[in-house]
Amino acid sequence: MTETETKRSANFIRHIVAEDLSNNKNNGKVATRFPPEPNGYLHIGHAKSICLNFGIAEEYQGTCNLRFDDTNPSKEEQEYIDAIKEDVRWLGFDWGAKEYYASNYFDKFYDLAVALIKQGKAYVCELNADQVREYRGTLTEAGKNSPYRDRSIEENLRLFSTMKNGEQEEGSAVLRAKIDMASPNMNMRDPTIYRIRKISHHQTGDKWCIYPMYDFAHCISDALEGITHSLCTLEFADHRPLYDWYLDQLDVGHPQQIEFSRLSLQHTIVSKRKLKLLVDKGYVDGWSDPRMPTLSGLRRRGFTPASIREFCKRIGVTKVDNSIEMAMLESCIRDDLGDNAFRVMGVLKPIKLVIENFDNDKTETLNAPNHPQNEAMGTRPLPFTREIYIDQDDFREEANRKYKRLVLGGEVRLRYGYVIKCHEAKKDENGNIVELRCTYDPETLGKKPEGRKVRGVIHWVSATESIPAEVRLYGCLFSDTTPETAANFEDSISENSLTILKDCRLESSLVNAKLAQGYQFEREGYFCLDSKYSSPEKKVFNLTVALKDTWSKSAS
RNA sequence: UGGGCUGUCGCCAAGCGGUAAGGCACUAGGUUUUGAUCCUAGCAUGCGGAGGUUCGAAUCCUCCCAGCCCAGCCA
Repeated sequence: MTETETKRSANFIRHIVAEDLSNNKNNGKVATRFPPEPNGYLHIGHAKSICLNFGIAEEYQGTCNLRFDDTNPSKEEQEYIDAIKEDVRWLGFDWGAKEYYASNYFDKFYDLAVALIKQGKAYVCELNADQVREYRGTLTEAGKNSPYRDRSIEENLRLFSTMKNGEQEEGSAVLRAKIDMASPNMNMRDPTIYRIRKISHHQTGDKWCIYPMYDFAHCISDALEGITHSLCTLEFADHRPLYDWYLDQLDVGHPQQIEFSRLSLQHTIVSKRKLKLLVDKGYVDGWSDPRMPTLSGLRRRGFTPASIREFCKRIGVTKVDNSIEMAMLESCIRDDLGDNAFRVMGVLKPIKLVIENFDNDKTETLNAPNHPQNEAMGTRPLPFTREIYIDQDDFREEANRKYKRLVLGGEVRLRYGYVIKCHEAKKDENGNIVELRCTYDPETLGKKPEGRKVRGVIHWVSATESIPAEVRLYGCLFSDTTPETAANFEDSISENSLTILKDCRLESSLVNAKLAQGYQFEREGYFCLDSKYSSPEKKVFNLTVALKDTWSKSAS
């Protein structure tokens, strides 16, 4: 690791960990965990947490547990568990031999709740949900004690076991911690420990009809696993006193909770609830829609694990509210694909071009490098024929000298091929250009023409030796910079975030295109095969990210 | 006159009392058979504001201002 890389990955949490290590706190061990609730797919915000937790474990020879925080079966599904595991693995992290589940500790949680009751620090409250809210008070007014707060330990024990045994109706009672109804911290006003939910759990089946709340389950799970540093997002800072309170009452160990700010990416949302709504309402093609900020969406879009890890490294970890520009993410994937994508040619909006002085039945095989800056990536044959396609945007009947493409009467180079000159633009009855008539200069292959300068270089494919393909172009799902803060984020969903081009032509080498391989369609952008819709019979490519385009930017 | 957290360049982010790193973006040049890449240069007399301490303050103190989070039997 170079000095700059070390510096870049340093952050306040790593400083704390390093400090603890130098003080031999936790016997010199570091243990973190990544604790997703399986109620949706992982997104780019989770990647930040994954890179932080697994990254710290790697850096300090510690461990990082993958733990499913599955204490609310009404929102969770096995499908999400499977998807989460796939995404974490894809991102490049290894959670070792076993995966953890909070639900594995349900017996232990129950015993500890009983222990709390026996200490006189928990009670069964039969106020209904509305009453609990009323009794809680407000941000500026203290709450008042529940009338059930001073039940005897024996009665609490008996009632709690009736809850456990299914003898209580859902909503009729909860177990609460006896802390302080006047605390300025709402989380300390006798928080709920257990609630009744008569539904089966994806891991434990019908064994339980009471389920622990996050605050109770999470700190204990951390403690039982010997977690040293429990990293979570800022909104849990107010929960830390409760995290500490539970662990102070129970002799199970005491990890340190540290909060950092969650990622916010401009023009998108990173809220599982809202992402699920996009899926459920059909705004997108499932969780892996290439426009989604989910890891599966980014994967299908053509992002590499390395590019996302690099992104997480670049954005850093702090406690400051942030709003990352999309340009940051795009820069990361361009850097990766710039090095690793194979260069190919694809014509997205084809217009036929006939080279009149080239034999009709001849195919000349040209040779093109797969990466002009990296010889090791080899070369490929490129068939050149009398009829080719170029992009509609690469021809104008007339243009000023700043236009570096083909114009009527002008010359341009065909990438990796010859210089051609255009003589005529054939039009249909509506005045649309349907065919370009050109001649080529046979002396210009790999050589500059003598005595003149060509305007520029354009990409092309053989009309007869190319393959048809569908290409999908993507824009932001939201036009708003911060759709997350919009009153109704559905209103800011962009109308035209997907453009499907059905009549594209790609160079023939792409018949062997592989999934998960990045391709640069020269002068256009980076593309990848779509894992859902592409087939050997019908290739479908997704735009990962366009090449930087300073020309169209300055023109507009 | 509830509590918690945060304010360093357009967006991120180092900095931890010795005189403002770096990245993204942007601007200007150079190379180029991708208007890409690459290279070179530029980009905060300034660190939310006002006072104070100090030889010296983004760093310490005081007051003020702004933003974010919290009243689920969600996580």
